[in-house]
Amino acid sequence: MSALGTPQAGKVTISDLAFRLGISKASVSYALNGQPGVSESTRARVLALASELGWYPSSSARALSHSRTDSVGIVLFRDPEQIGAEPFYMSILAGIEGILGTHEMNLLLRMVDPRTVPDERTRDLPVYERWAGEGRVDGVILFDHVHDDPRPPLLDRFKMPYVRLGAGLDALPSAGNSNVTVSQAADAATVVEALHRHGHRRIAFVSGPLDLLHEERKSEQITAHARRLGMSVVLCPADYSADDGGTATIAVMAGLVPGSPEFPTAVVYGNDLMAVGGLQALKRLNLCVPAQVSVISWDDSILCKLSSPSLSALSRSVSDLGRSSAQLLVELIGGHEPRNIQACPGVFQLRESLGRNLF
Amino acid sequence: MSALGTPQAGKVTISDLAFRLGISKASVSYALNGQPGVSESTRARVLALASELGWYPSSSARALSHSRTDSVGIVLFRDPEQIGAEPFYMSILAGIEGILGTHEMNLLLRMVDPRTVPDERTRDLPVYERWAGEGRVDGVILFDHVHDDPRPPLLDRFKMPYVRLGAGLDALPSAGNSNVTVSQAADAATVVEALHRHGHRRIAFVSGPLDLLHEERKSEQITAHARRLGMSVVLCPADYSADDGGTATIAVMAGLVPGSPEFPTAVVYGNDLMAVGGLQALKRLNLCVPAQVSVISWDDSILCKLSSPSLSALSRSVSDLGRSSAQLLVELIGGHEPRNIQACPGVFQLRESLGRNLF
DNA sequence: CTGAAAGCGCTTACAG
DNA sequence: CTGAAAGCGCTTACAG
Repeated sequence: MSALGTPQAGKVTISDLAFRLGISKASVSYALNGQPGVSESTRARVLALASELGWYPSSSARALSHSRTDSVGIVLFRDPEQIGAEPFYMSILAGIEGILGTHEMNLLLRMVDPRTVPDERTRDLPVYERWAGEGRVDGVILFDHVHDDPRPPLLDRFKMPYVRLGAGLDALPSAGNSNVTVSQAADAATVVEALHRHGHRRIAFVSGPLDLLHEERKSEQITAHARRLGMSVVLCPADYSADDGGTATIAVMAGLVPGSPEFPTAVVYGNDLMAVGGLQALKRLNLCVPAQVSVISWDDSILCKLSSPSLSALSRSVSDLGRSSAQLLVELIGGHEPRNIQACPGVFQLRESLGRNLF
Repeated sequence: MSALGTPQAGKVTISDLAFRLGISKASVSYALNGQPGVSESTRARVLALASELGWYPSSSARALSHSRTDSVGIVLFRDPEQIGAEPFYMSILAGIEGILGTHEMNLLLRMVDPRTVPDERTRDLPVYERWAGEGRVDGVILFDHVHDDPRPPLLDRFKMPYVRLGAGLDALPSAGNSNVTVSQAADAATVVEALHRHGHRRIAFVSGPLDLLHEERKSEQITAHARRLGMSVVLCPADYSADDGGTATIAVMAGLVPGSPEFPTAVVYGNDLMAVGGLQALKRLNLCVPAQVSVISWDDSILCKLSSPSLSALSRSVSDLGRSSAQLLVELIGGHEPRNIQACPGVFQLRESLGRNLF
């Protein structure tokens, strides 16, 4: 019906522009895309008309011919309630979004609740497979790495570029992927040394789930650094929730008498939610923070600031992590070489919950 | 190069399937889409081969011919830091995502920081315009309605379906839009009556920004209900942040002596962040919660539970709001009639911060 | 510098 | 029930 090239009421197409200007679609396309092959005067006329008629490229047509969707995907594989409670994810997303926005790229967001997946080993893989198969995204950013992570091989198979956010320093950039690495060793040193400076010699670490590589690494590094400084560590994994942070705290502290050698005078928590939950549990145990027990959160967030006593924490710009990963992904998609960015180490934020060990 | 229909290494297409099976692309398409026009045996063979070869429809090809992108867009027009700190948004997104997922639809997420937009009146409009022009989403969900909201007219002009989440009861479904309505009157009644039952007769309400319709309505309804019960109200708008919640609290309480008639014995906050910030400010003013002042948050979240004293709040299933809005949008996109869903009223959650007025 | 043409991978009337 | 063909709106060699 658009045989005559009459501009349609709804969508303005390059055919409309070409017809109106009496030139070919190709010239219009070249002009619009800043490609050589049109005179400057023609280009100007095309651009003027395009903006006058409110022309926008059809994303699907462009994607189909150009094989680029201009969007990247992120799957959050965690209990949505937890995701909501932790500012962490939103900050990362905000950072990612900031970079994508400047590149006129879009963010496709998916949340998969681990409790609802049919098979635990399948995880969120179907989402990636679908995205790859449908050609819906140009690349993805991965969080929360695990042992024998099944995602990279799947993405490699589909030649889908990806960036790992929060990979260890040993992660190597390869064919289709870059990494934003975080030094758990440096961060563990920062935390442990702060505790040591405050006279603590026996500490507990309530980590997140140990199937997560970074939690495993945190535990190892805390232990290693503590040993180096002549300190001892009790480890107790939990599930990142405030409730479980409390439960783990009680498990660690159960029956121990302040002042006794087994009593940990400080507890480090793998994230802010657990730290707040732990703080409440300590109160219930009638333990005074920080007089009897100090508390440190590995992640900083508004929760730590608003809590009372306020929580000492390892602070970092989470949105910077997001920005770096998005930057790397944009580069990969653009055909640049894979590379790694090492994230800035966390900075220790001293607040009320950390005190001098008085025992 | 695929002239011979040889299955490609990378992408499997319906041409590949058709060639392999010796039938036409049309038949393959009909079979794959559950359309009539193919025998059951043919359909079965197509389906079997498709799954064997791991065929997925190209999203862009399908979008181009079918004019459906199977994705919906959401723009968060707020300071990203605040977005991160409030579980509210993530819960809504999680609810939306849950519904979209079951319909095999995708969520496109955009965050626009109000502080970085060139022109205040332009807001996030360029994003919607772009999405509409590019045909990138099938519909959008709108939050945070304002007076003379410029988004609906723009979306109407582009014939882009939308759902308003959190519209007033008076919002009417029309051509391209449905609404999830929230009764601010019912919620205000719940909050005010709880305060009245506890003996409070003079209260303060620290609202969010008053250009937001729902904040304006909350203020009106709280005032109206309070008057009906013979109570008086002090209003003070703030910007939803914890800091500003504290500042507003100090502004409201400044110089007032507990026990004097002007002293508000309870403060209601428009969201949880401001409530927590207010709580801290009250402490700094040496006012005891709840002995001297009671505190109530309009939104419930983990912050309220973890705070100490824990905060009484108006509780509701935020993810249900998200689910409802996604449901309505999916219906609209599917060509169903616009309709409204009225959200369940909030339920008052009594916690430590609300006490009996002792003055 | 410009135009005619093929192609991206689907869907959908339209004939048989 | 099945196939040949046009079309969705772009991009991109390929000739002029």
